[in-house]
Amino acid sequence: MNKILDIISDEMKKAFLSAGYAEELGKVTISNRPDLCEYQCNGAMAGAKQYKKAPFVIAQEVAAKLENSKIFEEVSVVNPGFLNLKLKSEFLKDYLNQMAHSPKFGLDMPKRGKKIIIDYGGPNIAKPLHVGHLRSAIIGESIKRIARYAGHEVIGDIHLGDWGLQMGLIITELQERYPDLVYFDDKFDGEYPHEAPFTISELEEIYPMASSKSKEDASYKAKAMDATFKLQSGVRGYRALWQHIINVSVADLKKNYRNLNVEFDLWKGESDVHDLIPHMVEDMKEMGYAYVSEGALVVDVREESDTKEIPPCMILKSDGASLYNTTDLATIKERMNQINPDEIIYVVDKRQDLYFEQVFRCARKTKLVQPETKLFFLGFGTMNGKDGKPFKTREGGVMRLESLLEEINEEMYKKITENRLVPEKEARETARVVALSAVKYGDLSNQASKDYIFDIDRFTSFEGDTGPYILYTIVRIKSILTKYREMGGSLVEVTLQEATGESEKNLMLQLVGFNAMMESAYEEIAPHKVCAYIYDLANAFNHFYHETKILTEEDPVKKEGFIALLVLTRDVLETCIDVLGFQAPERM
RNA sequence: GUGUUCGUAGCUCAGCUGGAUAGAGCAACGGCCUUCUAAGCCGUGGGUCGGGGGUUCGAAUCCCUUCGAGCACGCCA
Repeated sequence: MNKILDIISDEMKKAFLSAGYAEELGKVTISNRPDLCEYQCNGAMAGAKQYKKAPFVIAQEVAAKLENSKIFEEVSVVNPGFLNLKLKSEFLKDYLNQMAHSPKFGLDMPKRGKKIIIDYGGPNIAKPLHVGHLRSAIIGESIKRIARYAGHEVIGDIHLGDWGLQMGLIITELQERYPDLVYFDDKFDGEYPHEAPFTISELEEIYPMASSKSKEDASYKAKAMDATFKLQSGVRGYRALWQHIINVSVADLKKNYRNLNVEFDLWKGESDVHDLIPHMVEDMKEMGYAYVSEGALVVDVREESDTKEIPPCMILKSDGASLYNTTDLATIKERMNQINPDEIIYVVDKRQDLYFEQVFRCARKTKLVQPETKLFFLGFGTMNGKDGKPFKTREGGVMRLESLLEEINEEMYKKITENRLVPEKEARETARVVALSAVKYGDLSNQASKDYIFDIDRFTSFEGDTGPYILYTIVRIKSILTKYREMGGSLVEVTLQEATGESEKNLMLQLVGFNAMMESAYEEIAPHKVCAYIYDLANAFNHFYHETKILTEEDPVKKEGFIALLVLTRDVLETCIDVLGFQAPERM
């Protein structure tokens, strides 16, 4: 279904054409002066020079062609040559009814959906999630959902850090503590136990300890490197132990991501591509791309158009070991082989921008990807504390994600139970749902690429432009609809009526902009546009709500029209928050 | 040093593919609950869009320059 702006623009273009002007001039945009008009066209001013005519005159000629328009109720010409437009209520109503009965509110689907991999999350095995993982999860999940809604096949891959020295460190520490475990017995050839010999809390405690030990104690570090080597070369017991670490850790990660309403389609990790590396490196050497520089194996990725020096992409360290680049390149290779996506989007801290530029160029140059495969780096900014510096706990440490969420849940619970009686279980559940909206909306309403200030006090105050405000609006609508049903009304066979009041028409005008918003949120990979849209929509609704008595409306047709408008508003809002990755409760 | 991102109200942010009087929220002040959830609604005050130059009929938006801040710049991830 055509977007409203396209329909209006077409009408305007026809008018420009029949008045003797270029049709491109007829582009219509949403008014930036809502007090004067609903939509506007600035084409007369743009064309003034070309036609050597006063813009006001051009606008008048165009306006004359629109006198009998079925779309415009009013076309006025204002100095120096603005064409100010108001829609006929009937046209608006018809468009909305069509929207309400079309799949996805009439959003146009692509002829052929793209296959897109989104690489986000990026947690490390055996290390708890901390606030640094929050943005990747929230943003990645949202763009995954937006792209899916826009009609594309999207695969979310968590890309676990499950392979390097960190694994050797953990294994070494386990050996220190439990030297008698069968995994360390070279002669053991039976079946290893199914139960892991440790818990997630023990794992989380082991890693930092092992890490600091290795920094102080060279022999400990040597052991860890040896353990890493044994693991990577496939020593049975080490592999079995490693698998336990993975299992325990992944189970915990899944629980944590579920709490965030984040879901991955693939749980691939660095280990999955380990075996591809030697061959990939050989190919790069054979094809003459990779060469030794300062002891390390590198691929040049400079380009003519560079305005700065781009260092080569490193493939192997001078000790012959692989590194982050190597696994990332191998991962690209594997993804191309197994999935062959049109596009891979990386949702990663923006500080890795240059690094990914190197990797992408290297992947292109060494032909790991097709020339038409799009590799996109979506860098997000740092989550700062109130002081504008990277977010820390009060003690200055890294804050665990769980603690952060608990803190916010608790604040929310207090708020909910403050002045009313709510059953404990419902209060806890509502607190969780609303808290998640606060965190996610707080993050997503900022442009992803910018740093933003994570202010717990602000996010838990729930006033103004926040997730809870959006939820509150939805809950209000649901509440009315529930009562309407209880009064015997049906929500299915309702039809929108022409707007009679200003706030009602404004709400309709907001709704009608859904398709264009969603399209640009997808194209620009910009969840914050969805946030901005639903904030405006919620405002428009609350304004309408305030001046309209819905359930007590006496005219049944009018009342049904209101209900239809509410249903559509609710559906659009819920679709939008779903795409942002949170939900609304029934009551709050 | 090079590159890059950014600088908009006291604070947090929109707006940036050029348009009319630069918008929200918070904070401040003042109204609105016997009526569908006041986590709401309405109103008041608050700005030389870092500075300077340029392009244009028209610039927060595009270009140049300057000041200030963040970040990145070969063996970490």
